[in-house]
Amino acid sequence: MKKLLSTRQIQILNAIVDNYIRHAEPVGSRTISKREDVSFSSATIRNEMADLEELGFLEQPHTSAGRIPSQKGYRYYVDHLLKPIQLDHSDVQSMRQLFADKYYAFEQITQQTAAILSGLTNYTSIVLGHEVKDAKLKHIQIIPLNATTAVAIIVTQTGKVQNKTIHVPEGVSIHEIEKLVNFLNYKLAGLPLHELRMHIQKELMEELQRLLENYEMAIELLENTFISEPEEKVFLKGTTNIMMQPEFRDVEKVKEILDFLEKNELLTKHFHPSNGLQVKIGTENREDAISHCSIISATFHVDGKPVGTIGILGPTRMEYGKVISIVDFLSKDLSMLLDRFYKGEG
Amino acid sequence: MKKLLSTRQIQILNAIVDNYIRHAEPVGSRTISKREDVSFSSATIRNEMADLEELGFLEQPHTSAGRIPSQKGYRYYVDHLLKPIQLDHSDVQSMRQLFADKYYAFEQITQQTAAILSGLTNYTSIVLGHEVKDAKLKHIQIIPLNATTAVAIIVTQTGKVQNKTIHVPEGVSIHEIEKLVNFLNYKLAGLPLHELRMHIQKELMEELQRLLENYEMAIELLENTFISEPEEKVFLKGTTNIMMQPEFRDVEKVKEILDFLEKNELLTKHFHPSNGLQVKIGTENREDAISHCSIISATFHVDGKPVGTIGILGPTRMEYGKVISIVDFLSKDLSMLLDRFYKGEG
DNA sequence: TTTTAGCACTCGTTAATAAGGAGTGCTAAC
DNA sequence: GTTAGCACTCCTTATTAACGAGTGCTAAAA
Repeated sequence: MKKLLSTRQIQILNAIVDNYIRHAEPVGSRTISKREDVSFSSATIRNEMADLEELGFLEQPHTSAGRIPSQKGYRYYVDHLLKPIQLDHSDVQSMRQLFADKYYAFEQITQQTAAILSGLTNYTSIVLGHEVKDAKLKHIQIIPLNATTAVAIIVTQTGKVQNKTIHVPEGVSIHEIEKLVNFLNYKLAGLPLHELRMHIQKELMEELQRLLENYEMAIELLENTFISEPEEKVFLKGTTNIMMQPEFRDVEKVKEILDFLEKNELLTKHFHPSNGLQVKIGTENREDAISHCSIISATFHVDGKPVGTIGILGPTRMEYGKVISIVDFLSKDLSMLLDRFYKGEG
Repeated sequence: MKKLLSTRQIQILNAIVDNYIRHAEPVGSRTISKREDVSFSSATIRNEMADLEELGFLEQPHTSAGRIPSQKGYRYYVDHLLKPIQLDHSDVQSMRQLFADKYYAFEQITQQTAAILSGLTNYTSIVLGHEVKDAKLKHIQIIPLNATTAVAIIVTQTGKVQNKTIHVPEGVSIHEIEKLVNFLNYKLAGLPLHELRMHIQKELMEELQRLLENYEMAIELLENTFISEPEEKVFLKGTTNIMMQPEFRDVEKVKEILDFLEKNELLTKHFHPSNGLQVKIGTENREDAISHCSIISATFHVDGKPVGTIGILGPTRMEYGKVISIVDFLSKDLSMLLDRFYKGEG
């Protein structure tokens, strides 16, 4: 059975987290007793602090130091104590600037978003576009560059473009490629990308054989085209912000974190599409490199489908209130913007 | 009139640079006198060192310390003392791996190159693709997503693909877009990208007017399409390597450098296409943030045209010999690979 | 019973001092 | 011209001491 915290304990825990977030230094009993919202003596507070430490909400760097919040303490703070923060007017304005500018590509929007995010928070911002599993094909185009090389372009219904250079087997004529592409567009439009290969193999083989003179060659070409590793694009901004945090003035620690950020695969692993806003504190991230960091993230949508996730990486001693508000606000704004960007059916 | 350095001075300068590059610590006279290739006493060396310092090739951190090379010293070392280094067999093999893998896009190749570069050198690698000024149009495609949005795709003769989402003015039909695209491809193929707008405005207006019903709208659409800021793509790898250098164990210094690296505009400014291999030492880079770093770079080509530059950023105390060999080798290899990739006419 | 004042104690931080040593510049001898 | 020898500089490291923030406990006050 979990014992509930007393009102006073909650008040003190809140004061400690609040103070530590602001000043990055262990909080002593006297400091708290001087706060306006606290009316007990420092001795009382010391007793409560000892209890809170025993319950696992606080830690003590060493005997004669004040207390700092433990991971559990932060968790409690985020879950129960945080009151929604009214965003600054100027912050809202910065975010609304996203709407003011004119964009020409999904990438531009995400980049700008990353810039705004890290600008407002002074933490590292992460924006990644999900290669949606069920993204549907809008159009295929194969453009021959020369006798043996061509560019294959795949456009999804949400306007994302993938392109790759493919090698055209000898003996396939431009004319045939054209026929092939027309046929494919006719047959495959609207199907999810990850089903395309299967469709070709299971259903279209016969028709293709009839349609094309150089059947085997064309198949090889198609294989080239659809061996795709849909990579998720990652945009980072403000990666060096972590260095301004007093607890990360150590090159070793910083290196670990930046190395983590440089590994896109790792990042994508931690940024799955999710509903609502996520707050992962310290080791909840299940990644040694960022065990002293927190990640706040939210997924944005086009037409109800998740297309990307924005997030903030900062120290566990993070301004949760502010960052949560900003990430929440911006992710919703972004969904709106993109819905407008791909007006109507996406 | 420049006084030439005596053989002995050269020998000593070489020894000092060599030693300092290896051990990152000021080099004393005794250390040098113990080298096999040196046969004078430490006293003699001290005298010569004093002279070399006066001439500006060496510096002394403080009175009772050994000497370190000045920027001028490094420059002399690179220009006159460096002997071409025979690359390790294993290094060559790593680089040749570029050829072994199968690639599907220019981006993949450049990314892989960056990875190999930083892997071999343990410095930060920078690879950027130049948006070649005179890249020639291969194909334009406009793919409507819905009533008001379309994706415009521009393919160059070297297989690079640009895409942007554009807003289709109301009243332009799909049929008209098709006509327009066909017409443009017919008229514009082979022209340099940066001339496209001009061509449309100066020469094609009349014909377009005849061809299209909804002339003004179509023009607006075209404007949207060709307002392009051809961004140069930058790939970095091993950005944190600089932190392993003993002279960069300071968060402040590291932050400056990483901030510099995060600004793509700045980077591109420093990586113009160039002939042959470039070595920029310290302040030669004209950038405060990296005034204690050196950049070694070389441009690679397709069909004789510069398409990108690879480079290494490291401390001024860099293993010039090794890095120069690697960058030189790899840039040439890369040109070969790309020539093969875009076989024949690019 | 709860709260608080008081005080001894802990322990990290900072400053001051000393010892050690790497390396120099100069002088005088080779 | 070269080199051995030596006094001198000054950075680095270790040691010690003073300081002070903060605690935990005890005993008195509420």
